[in-house]
Amino acid sequence: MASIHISCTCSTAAAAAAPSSSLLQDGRRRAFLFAFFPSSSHLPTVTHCKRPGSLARVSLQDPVPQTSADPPAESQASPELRAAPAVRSTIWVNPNNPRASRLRQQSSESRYARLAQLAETLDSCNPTELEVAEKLSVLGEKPSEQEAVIVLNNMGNPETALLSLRWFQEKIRVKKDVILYNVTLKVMRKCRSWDGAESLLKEMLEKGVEPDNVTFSTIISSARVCNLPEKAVQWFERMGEFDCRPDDVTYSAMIDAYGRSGNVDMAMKLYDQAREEKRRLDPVTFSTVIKVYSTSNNFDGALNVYEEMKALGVKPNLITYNTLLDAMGRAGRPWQVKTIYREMESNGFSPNRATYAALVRAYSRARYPEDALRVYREMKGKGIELNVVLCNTLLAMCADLGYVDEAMEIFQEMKRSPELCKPDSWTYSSLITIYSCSGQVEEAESIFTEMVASGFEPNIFVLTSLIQCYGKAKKIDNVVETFDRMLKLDITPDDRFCGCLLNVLTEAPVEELGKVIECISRANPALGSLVKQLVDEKVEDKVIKVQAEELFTNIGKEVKKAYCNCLIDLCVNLDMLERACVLLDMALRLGIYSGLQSKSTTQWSLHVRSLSLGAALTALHVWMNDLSRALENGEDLPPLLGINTGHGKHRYSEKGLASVFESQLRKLNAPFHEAPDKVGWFLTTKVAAKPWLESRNSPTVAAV
DNA sequence: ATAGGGTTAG
Repeated sequence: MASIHISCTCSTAAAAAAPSSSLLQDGRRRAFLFAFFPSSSHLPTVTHCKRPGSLARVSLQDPVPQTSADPPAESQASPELRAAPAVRSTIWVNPNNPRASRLRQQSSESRYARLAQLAETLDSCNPTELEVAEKLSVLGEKPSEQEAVIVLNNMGNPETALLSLRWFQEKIRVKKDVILYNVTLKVMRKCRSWDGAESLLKEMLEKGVEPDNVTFSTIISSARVCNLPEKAVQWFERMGEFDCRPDDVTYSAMIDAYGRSGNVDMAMKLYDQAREEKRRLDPVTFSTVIKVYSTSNNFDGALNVYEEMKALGVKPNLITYNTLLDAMGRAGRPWQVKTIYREMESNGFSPNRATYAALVRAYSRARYPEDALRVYREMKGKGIELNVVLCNTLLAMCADLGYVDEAMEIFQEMKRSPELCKPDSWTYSSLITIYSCSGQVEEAESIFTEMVASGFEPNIFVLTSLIQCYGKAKKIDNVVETFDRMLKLDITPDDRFCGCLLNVLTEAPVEELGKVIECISRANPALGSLVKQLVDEKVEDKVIKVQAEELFTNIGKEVKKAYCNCLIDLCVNLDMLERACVLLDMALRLGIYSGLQSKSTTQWSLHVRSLSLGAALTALHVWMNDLSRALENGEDLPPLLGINTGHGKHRYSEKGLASVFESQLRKLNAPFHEAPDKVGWFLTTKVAAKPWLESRNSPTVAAV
């Protein structure tokens, strides 16, 4: 049996970077806009004069004309709320004159500002009837309903809002009491007071105030922000009792509520219902549905909605695009992100912060470093600040791909804008991983020191990274020391951390395996005992088989493959290939690995892309045995045989998997050759493979 | 901004 020694080195895999996309240049966007608005600078800036040609009396002391049909109440408010300051005279202005609308706008703005100011005052005053009434008295005895709406809408204190509502109800005898209730419901939602919202709604019903669609959409979205989806459903289902038929806004709110509560089927049912009832849905509803599909990982569904929306002639807006870009990013489909982004730009939209955030996330997650870093630099260039999550996302990508310099550039930038992007323990963890991958132990240690000096307690992530680093550098004593430190900090090792120890095990010199195994035993006794048996030649393979199967059915799904990779690597390192095969077989039976072999009429293939080096070589060994057996059984081979090692973007293989395979295939005298036109493939023909497999079958030639 | 729904993540 030939020995295969595995050394997991983390190299820079920058060469594997995807080609950068071509963002549309600004010029093209401008050209597009120009085609639609060739003389946009000549567009009139004043458009809201309703009666052109007529002379209207515009007095700055008059209340702003109300939009409702109600006759304006005689103003009795105190002058400082009614009038703009320092302008006392009544003037006559032609409404066609831009000055008129400007003055009117100014007056409306300052009036709004005063009412918003009043809301702020009410927010911070004592929640007593007396004090609230005192603050509100500046509105006079007969405030308008509009004033009430503006004040309440700007409030954020549920107690004083309720008292203000009472005051307004006292002063204003309006038929449409529902509006004041609705706007107060919004305050309850703003401060996430479900009880406040629901009791207000119940009060409405008791007093016989008819709720409307606005009431229901507000209560539904309140339930949503309060994480009470069942309440949203409950009220939604009661709409019929009040002769309310949900309109598009209510549907949209409810689709969102169902989506967030994980009831995708109901969300989609409502969407279909809304589509049947409504001739036209607006982009918000579509964005909501795209989001629902996206969060339930139905990414094709999300794309379909987008296509449907376009087919129905509804123009996507920026939020639609942002939602969709984010969905495709979550789906891990950076190519679709590019297509959609191009489409977005060609439709005249410029990216905003959320767009950029979606792009950074998408490209970072997909490990498209050129694109991710280009977007990052574009944001920096435009002065759009990133936040710590986005920066950390970029750093995690850099850590995976070994982009040391770029990571340092981002880290320095983060330190320069601490108010937005203050490095956190996540940041430090990525940096330690980066240095650990490039084998820079001292740099990793100094980052660790800097982190502690910045006031962060070492957490499990950071310590995992640090142990990884020491493992790569074969500093096993430091691994043990760090492990002890972790236990002293009362941190309980998790599955991932044990995976890290297993990884160290595959890198440690044989004479130091015992030290690492000791740590593993303390972190996870079951795993420790399996490893102890695994490295013991005296233990029989069938015992290993039983023990391993028991362990693997009981550990977390997300670490199964990683554990398997490590254990198989360990066996291969110790020249126990049969034992590695036992583990591989178990992994296939438990579905931990799948699709390793495939057969079509023209080609049989071996796929080792998600395997570690040892596991991949073990799979190769098994495949070749299978091929030999097929020949022995008189089966005919297809014209082509292929091995797919992948293009080396993932953590384990990098460029390593392909190059190890190349030398291993040479060692075996196997006639496979790297395909010049298919990256990551080794190919051979039936004609070349047959004699080789036959010679391999002769008993004098050892197995792999 | 003037009663209701939608882009926040590792």
